Amino acid sequence: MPSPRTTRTRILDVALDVLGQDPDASMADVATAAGVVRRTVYGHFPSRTDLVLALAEQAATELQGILAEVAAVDRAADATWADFVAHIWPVARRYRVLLALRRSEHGAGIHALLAPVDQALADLVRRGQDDGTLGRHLPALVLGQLAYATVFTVAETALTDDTVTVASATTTSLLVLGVPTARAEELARA
Amino acid sequence: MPSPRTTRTRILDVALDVLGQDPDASMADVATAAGVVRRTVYGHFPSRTDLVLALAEQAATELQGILAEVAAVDRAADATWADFVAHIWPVARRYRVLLALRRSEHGAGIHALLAPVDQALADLVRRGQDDGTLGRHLPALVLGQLAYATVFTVAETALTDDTVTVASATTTSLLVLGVPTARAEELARA
DNA sequence: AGTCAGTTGCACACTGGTGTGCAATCTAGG
DNA sequence: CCTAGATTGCACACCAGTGTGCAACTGACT
Repeated sequence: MPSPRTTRTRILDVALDVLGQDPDASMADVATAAGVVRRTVYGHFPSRTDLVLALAEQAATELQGILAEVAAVDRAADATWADFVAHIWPVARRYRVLLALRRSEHGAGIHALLAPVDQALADLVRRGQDDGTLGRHLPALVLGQLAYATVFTVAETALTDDTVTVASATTTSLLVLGVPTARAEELARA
Repeated sequence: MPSPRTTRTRILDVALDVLGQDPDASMADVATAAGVVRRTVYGHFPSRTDLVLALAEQAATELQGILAEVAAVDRAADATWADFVAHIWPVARRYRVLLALRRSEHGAGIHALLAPVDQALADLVRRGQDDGTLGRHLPALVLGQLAYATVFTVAETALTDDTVTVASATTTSLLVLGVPTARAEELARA
């Protein structure tokens, strides 16, 4: 019998993928994907909402960690962003939830959990707008979200089209952020 | 008693909004929004799937019309795109369905209906890539979808933030397409 | 006045998902 | 070896949404 912590973690882990793919996936879907019985999931998460919120919280924590890590290095904001994309790319699907869950029925409850991430993202963008490396065509908060979403849209097509790579995602999201083409491609190569 | 055509049209019309907002909205939701009883909706569309497909078809037809219209004028591809955004902006929410429905359970059936739009979009982008006005950082098909999605993401924030306008959406989507900042802003002003 | 299509209101069967209860079964750790 | 916590396997009640059947009503058009 696996330790409780392990099981709970695996459920959370798997749910990050499953619900990231389809925000309306059932508890049964999550359970079988986690190699566990439905009843067990309810043992750890009394209701579907609890699971979803726990999920949002975990994703938020992980992402904030990554954002803090890349922001710790002293460099231009556009370079920080490129590094951020490189960090999330290998496990891009894990962090898709943030986009998927917002559009779910729990939208309201989720927002609070994700607010810190939104802020961190916006802070980075704002820094770039202040030092002139990023554009001002949209408010920092919106621009951050948009660039984030762009990465995942590209990541998705990369699943079926192998000419699409991290570099594509980096370049494209940098363009959204208002970085000049030449500079964007240079950063994407690194 | 309204003519059948009128009722059917209104249901379709309203459903374009309702399902655009929430792809999982119920038949009852659509019915009440259309000022009609649930049973009536089933009179026109035997199943939910029929309604959704009819919807996709209508949206596809309308969009193809607009795309053909803006493409008829002889000018650079980036200018055509800017004009396209200007055309769909006033009723942006109507055309959100294309994005919302793809992610729904009917995804498969929908794709066929939307393929022509995807093609038209890709054709425009490809033309721009050939004459050098648009970037080559992504395949034309992907880039078209992405720029399209960008318009709606921006449109959504415009609902609550009135500093965000058509110009913002035009500029941003042009940046995604790889248009230089100066040129993008110039086109957005027109 | 009579007809006919469209609409309404209500009842119904069915499905799939949620959440709970409880007894039986594991299995790691003392 | 024994126990306590975790997991399993059913059972169940419940709800929301889908799709159908049918009789009654409405109003336009002849």
